[in-house]
Amino acid sequence: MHTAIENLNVKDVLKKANLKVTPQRILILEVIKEMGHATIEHIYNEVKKQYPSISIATVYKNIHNLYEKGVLREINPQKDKAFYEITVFNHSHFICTSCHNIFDIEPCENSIIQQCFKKVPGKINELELNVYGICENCKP
Amino acid sequence: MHTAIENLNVKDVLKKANLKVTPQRILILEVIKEMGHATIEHIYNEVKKQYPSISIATVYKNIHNLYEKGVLREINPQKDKAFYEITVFNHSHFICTSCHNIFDIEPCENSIIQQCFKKVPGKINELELNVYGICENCKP
DNA sequence: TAATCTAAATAATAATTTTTGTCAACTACT
DNA sequence: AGTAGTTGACAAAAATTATTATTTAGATTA
Repeated sequence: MHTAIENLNVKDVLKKANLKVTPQRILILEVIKEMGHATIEHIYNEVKKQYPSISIATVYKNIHNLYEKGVLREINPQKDKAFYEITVFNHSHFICTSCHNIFDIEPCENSIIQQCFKKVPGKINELELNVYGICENCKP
Repeated sequence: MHTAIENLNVKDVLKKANLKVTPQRILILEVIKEMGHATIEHIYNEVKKQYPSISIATVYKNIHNLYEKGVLREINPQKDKAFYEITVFNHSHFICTSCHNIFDIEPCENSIIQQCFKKVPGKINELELNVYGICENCKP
């Protein structure tokens, strides 16, 4: 069983990743957890509301560290800034090309999707699947 | 039937896209065609060899225009710069996490992959699928 | 076919934005 | 209390976009 995102304790996450539990890091993770998917700019602006003295470099450095530790994952929509999310088990993204919102979607097992490929020039470790379309809210 | 990339005439591509056929554009597309997948830096450096007076801004502008016209597509590997490729029918990418090479792979029909999703919050127009792993050359 | 015209494209450069590096001061945790 | 890791402030570098005078592709005309 995998931890649902709502129950996730950011302090525990930091401890498990061998990173010191600082107020800046707690806030950064809380913001990402709250927003679901956030750009550096989103994160910086939100964190600053609660912690005005934070430096943008601190945000960059922490996002980088958290990514390296596997706590965060990167979403790269076409022609858009990178978004970050807390790493959770096997899911993909539906990206609305109208409102640019990102929705988590649950695909079938990776193992099944892997069978969709004829020839692959190596050993697959990970799949990244982004689906583009028009979301329910934006459709006419 | 879809045009194979080797037979693609870049001048025709530009004309179809309603863009003037300039030597800079021809070279940019030739470089991308030759390399398969190229970053802005790759493109600029290669084009400069044959056309030393080209400006980096010209490369950015043209990549942007060609993307807008649908001639190019963007590949965004995790924590790496964007690569550009000439748009070709339905294919995905195998990205080697060791050598960072990008290989084109042919997945099954999009329609089948679309069935892999349980609930999708809208109408799907496009799929973007990146597969990460270790390529044949890099495996031990 | 050659000369002319015009909107679009280019080069050069400046300006802006984004990201990373440096380092003294501070702090989480041993 | 001690120490390695972290932060904030700032500088520096890298990436991207904007500006503008000049040039050019391609249509138009003669």
